[in-house]
Amino acid sequence: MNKKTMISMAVIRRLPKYHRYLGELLNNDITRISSKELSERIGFTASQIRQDLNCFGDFGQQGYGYNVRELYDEISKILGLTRTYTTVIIGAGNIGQAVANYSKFEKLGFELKGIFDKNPKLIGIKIRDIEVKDVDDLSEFLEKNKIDIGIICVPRTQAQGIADIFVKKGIKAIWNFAPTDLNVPEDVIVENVHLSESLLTLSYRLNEAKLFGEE
Amino acid sequence: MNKKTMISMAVIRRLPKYHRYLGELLNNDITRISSKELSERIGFTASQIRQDLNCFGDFGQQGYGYNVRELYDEISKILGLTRTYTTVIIGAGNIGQAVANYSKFEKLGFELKGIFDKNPKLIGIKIRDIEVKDVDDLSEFLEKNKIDIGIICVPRTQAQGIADIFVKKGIKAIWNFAPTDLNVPEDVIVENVHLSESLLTLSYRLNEAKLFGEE
DNA sequence: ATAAATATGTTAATATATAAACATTTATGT
DNA sequence: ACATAAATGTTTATATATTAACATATTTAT
Repeated sequence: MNKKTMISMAVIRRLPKYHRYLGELLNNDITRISSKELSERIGFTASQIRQDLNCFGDFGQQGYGYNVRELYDEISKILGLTRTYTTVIIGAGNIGQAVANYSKFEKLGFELKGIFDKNPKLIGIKIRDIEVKDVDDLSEFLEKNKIDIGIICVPRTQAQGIADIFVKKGIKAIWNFAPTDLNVPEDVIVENVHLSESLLTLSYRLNEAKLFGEE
Repeated sequence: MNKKTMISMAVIRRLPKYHRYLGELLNNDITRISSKELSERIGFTASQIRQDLNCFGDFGQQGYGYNVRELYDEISKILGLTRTYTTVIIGAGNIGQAVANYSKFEKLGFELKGIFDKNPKLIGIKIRDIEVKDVDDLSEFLEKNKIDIGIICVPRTQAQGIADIFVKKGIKAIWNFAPTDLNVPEDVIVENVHLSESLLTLSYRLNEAKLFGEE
């Protein structure tokens, strides 16, 4: 039974993992799977899997389990992967180029429409057949091209300025790789990738034993 | 009062953010801060901030608040930033190079000791004065050099193989950029950076309204 | 010097997330 | 065809995380 209530972030963040594991099952020609089997592979409890999926519909069948293809398609739909998205990357440095070259995103339906930078040395070079443009031309570009997702790969100090341009030009989703928190209106979605935070979490855990043990 | 109990991941993942915000306060020559003020900047509740910090010690003073410098140093210590870490990157492609060139990590004490790849076109090139070595020489390198953190930037299919080498050679912390879950013993820490999952979360949220609204 | 304001660490209450239990349905095997 | 096993969706219980409340201590202002 569908629930119209808000889905929690905890559930949302598990969805891509379901999508990935189901894709692998498909590749291995496995046609059906139970929550118990999936549980053993993916590492969530079977109960959690059933509850998560039930937020969106009754995809399984008692006594049988889930049809892999069907469930994969449903989750693709839930994740919004049945359409394409246009994107721009601001910042053609290391991370910007890495993201631009990540071919997987294209396969998932994310089309890179433009790359911008302010460094004259980078403006004009080509990344995947896309010429890096001057960031001064970003506003005009966004007026002429409907862009769904803005990707910020500039240094911390310039990130908010880019975000402001995005917001002004009506972009509703920002993927932010700059190590800062962006200030945007409520209706704009920001997804952060904070590499330093990830690394510091790792170093914390590497030291945790010492932290409490040696006193 | 110190609590010897396990710190939850929810708390751990907030620590780097405290570190970042306190660093900014220091840069702005702010010497003291209350949980209330910090709350307004960082976006957590004041209550949560006090509880989080109290997992590790009594760093504040009633009526005064927290000394910024002192608290920053304490959190640095908690995060394990008072020592340096040696690292290797496996995979000199886009992401590997991006991580290698991220100068911030060096400032935080993460020293890149080696970069490895299996692509003959990449072996021999220099990234930040470090010559990319053949991944076949990785095991030997790890025997001769004490490495704290192994960074995996290879394609999905090769990631587990690299992780196995890491484990075999005694590495206890893995930073994994490959879009797969690694199988490692309990005493080895894995921190994942799954860019696709982050992007799919964004696309989900961008579509959430439509998902429930149009039926 | 005293009163009011500030702000902590800690305890209690609430909210959220996860796991277990269960009634019901379907599939499977004899 | 029938009994047993499998596995769902859902409800209930437990655990975890967050927020609010409060007693106590320090600072600041008069």
